[in-house]
Amino acid sequence: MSIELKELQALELWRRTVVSGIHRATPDFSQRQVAVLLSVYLTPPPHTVRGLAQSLHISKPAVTRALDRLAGHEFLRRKVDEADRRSVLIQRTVRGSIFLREFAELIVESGRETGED
Amino acid sequence: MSIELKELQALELWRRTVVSGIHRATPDFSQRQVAVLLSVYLTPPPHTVRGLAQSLHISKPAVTRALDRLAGHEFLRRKVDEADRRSVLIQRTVRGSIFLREFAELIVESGRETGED
DNA sequence: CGTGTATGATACGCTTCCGGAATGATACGG
DNA sequence: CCGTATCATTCCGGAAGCGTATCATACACG
Repeated sequence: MSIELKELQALELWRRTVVSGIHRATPDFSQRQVAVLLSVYLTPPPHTVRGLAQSLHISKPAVTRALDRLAGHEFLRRKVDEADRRSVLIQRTVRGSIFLREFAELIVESGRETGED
Repeated sequence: MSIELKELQALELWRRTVVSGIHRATPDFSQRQVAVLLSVYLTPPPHTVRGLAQSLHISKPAVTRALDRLAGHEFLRRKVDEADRRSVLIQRTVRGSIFLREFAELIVESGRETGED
């Protein structure tokens, strides 16, 4: 059945992605850290702690910690919102873009190997 | 550029998968636990602790702990190898199959929404 | 037997992460 | 101004994960 095959391919792609992420990803990010990173880069700005916490259904401190870790690797950057100095805008960086680009290539390559019809 | 689009789609697919995994996955599994689960279900048996540790490049205790957690949810099962009672064979379960099946459908659906040309 | 080797589980100390509460800074309405 | 609301961050006790070292058990083989 074609549907069945598609689902198996999806899981296999996921497996390769996760496994690659484990022993290749120099920084060992947690599931939530990855979620924050991807959300910042793939969903339209502006991104705030509050907004990320809501959209990901996690607590604000969890977002703050994830940002600490990601910013430590310069995968993104904090910037105070001048319009409302209580808010912090999360911005993309070159290093983060490169990291995601490389990972994307890895996923695409894995998908190619599994045969994506 | 077609390549560019493909990579963006890959990342978007990954983002949706991770985010779904965070606030949908009743059990909040770590990256390595997911890797163990997927490896057991997608790579040919038999699966042992040392085998998984080697293929995933993680320590044996890490595999044991992951198995504890996954088995706690009945997503897989331990079985002593009768041929060599030192070894433990990791087996699939109905619950695990259902869980992965649902997740696979979620991934496929996400891929469909992002437009997989 | 006995002795060495291999397997998975456990003990231990350490690090990381968690959520809720408390904190500090800023905005805004009265 | 001043009180309240809303940001993000920090604090704190606890839970979970890690790797190294160690253990009990099981095999291999002289």
